[in-house]
Amino acid sequence: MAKSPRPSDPLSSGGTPVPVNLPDDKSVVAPQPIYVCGPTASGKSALAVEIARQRNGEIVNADAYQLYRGLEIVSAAPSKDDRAEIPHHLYGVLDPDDSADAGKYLRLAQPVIEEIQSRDKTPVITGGSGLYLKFLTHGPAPLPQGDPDMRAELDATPLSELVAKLQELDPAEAVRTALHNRRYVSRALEICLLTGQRASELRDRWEEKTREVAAGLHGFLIQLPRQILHDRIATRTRMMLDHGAIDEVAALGNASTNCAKAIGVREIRDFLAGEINAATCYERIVVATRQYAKRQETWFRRETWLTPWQPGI
RNA sequence: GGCUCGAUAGCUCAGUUGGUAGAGCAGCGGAUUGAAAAUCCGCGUGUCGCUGGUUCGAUCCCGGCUCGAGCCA
Repeated sequence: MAKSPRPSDPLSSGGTPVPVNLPDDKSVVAPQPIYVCGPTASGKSALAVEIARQRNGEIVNADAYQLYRGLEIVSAAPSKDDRAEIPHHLYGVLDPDDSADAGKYLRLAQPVIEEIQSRDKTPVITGGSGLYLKFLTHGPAPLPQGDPDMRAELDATPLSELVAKLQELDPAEAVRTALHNRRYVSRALEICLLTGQRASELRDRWEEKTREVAAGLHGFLIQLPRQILHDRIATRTRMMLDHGAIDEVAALGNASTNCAKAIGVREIRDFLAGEINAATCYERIVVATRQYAKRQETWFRRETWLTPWQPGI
């Protein structure tokens, strides 16, 4: 068997083994999406391309930051070479100044996925943003979109006041909310204030509906030993910094939009401002990326419908 | 060569007026339905550099040694 030539990506483990247990449901009319999940730097893109090759697929991004234009290097978006062979969707479709959230992502992705299916191709949905993926797989709860003005107001209010207000408006939600987590308290309160209804009731309705959704889903969860993942993160960070990440962030300017929160952007901005040296910048990106990868693993562990997949190392 | 200071968790350090020790960071675990690469929560046994001595008891006091930093030659 001839090995197909592969782009020389030092991060790919060379000749990615072919998944053996792809779901085989030829009875289904529209090709069902295949999800490729896993922590950052685990090789999702390479596996997705491999699956797309075999299944007549097209790749759909499910990564919150690869959505943005001008963030390709820092967000480790698939390269031009990768994208040449297989059609890739939803990469670099947002302007750096655009805001994004899981609902917006869902509205973006759903039509793209349906369009791919209408051409009898398999959507291969690839990305590491757990919440965005969850919207795709389980649908949105009937909750209002975030409101920037209200958030600005809530952000300016002491947490203790937010908690007291939530306990007053929706005691049931207050019990379920991590009250030391300002983000979650704000969001719960925002829902109540925006809708005039109880967040707890709206959420209950959704949870009942989604209970059995996972049955029809299939996808893969890439699992790598922690040490190997850490090595890959270090290597990738080095490559990013040596191949344009700094120029990319400089070109973003100082806009404090969504993508200012991306790992790499924060650290490189500090470096460009002269606050930290190059070694510290590198080290901070590596550490932040490792921590992110760990959070992703925690998230995906709960998605038990995913089939674990260990690449041959 | 002499003197001074330091040596405690993976790292940076605190501390014990002698009763075997604790912070930050890292790491590990967890939560997470419209900011998610975000946000938040939980987890601290380590020959207290080595070696003698004093003591009921030494990481702490005393001697020697090793290593590091600084000063004087």
